[in-house]
Amino acid sequence: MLEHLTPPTVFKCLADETRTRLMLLIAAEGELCVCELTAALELSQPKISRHLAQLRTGRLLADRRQGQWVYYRLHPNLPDWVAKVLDTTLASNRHWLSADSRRLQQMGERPERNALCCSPAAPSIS
Amino acid sequence: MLEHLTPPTVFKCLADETRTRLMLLIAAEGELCVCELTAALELSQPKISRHLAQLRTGRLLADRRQGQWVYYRLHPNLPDWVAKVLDTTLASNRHWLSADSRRLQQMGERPERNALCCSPAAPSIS
DNA sequence: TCCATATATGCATATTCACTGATAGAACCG
DNA sequence: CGGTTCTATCAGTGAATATGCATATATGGA
Repeated sequence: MLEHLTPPTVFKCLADETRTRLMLLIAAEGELCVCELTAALELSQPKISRHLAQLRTGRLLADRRQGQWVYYRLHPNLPDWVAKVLDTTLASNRHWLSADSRRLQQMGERPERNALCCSPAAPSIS
Repeated sequence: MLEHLTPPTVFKCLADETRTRLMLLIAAEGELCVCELTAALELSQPKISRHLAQLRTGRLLADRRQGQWVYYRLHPNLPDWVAKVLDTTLASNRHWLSADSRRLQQMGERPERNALCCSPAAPSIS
């Protein structure tokens, strides 16, 4: 059922600029909703949503609905090596991500997430 | 000139099963020639060669001709984070690569590489 | 219920990408 | 030089993938 995440499968998920930015930004911030990601990357909502769906299907991200917002975070069952790859990539490429990070910080009216977001047993939609 | 290797660029290079196997096998073995890689992966020579060319163009691999053989190794100027990503991936996926490794070990008449192969100042074609 | 906001998806199109088969180039050996 | 081996590339084709636009779905509030 839950088939193994092989290296090429994972790299295919990351082989797109939008998806790489989404993954690294989420890895850096912990949990972000679609509207925050749309603002940070300055891309259309359908485009962001489609790429997030792909990352969710690929088991790299998990999502959680809270009210009108859907928050995305790294998948709780992400293999260690994948998390490590993301950490390594992020650590050496913060400059590459800096414009996105800045736009996220400067974004007004960011929806506040409640305690659920940090609960270890947070319910997942997918 | 030598443009920076961004995360999506690197991941695009790895987003193919053949290329991932090539990269991990080379990362594990140090240096391999095209005929060894062809035997290990059991794929056609043009297919292997075309993927190697792509990895060479992407600055992930460097090549060196010795007689009739062309040896491929990790690019000497590979960014640290990329080398680390490869190490991490390899360390947790040796089983995934095991069939290729086995076929390589069992291959008869492997061309012997001379001292040039381990020289720190080995000449590069690309 | 009606409307506004947030998110997801269907469809048509454009582009990228990989594969096969044939062939070209390079080095070695007789 | 002629033949053999090893490697690279070209041309044509088909499949996978990304995008834009429109629209559907879901939630919350008046």
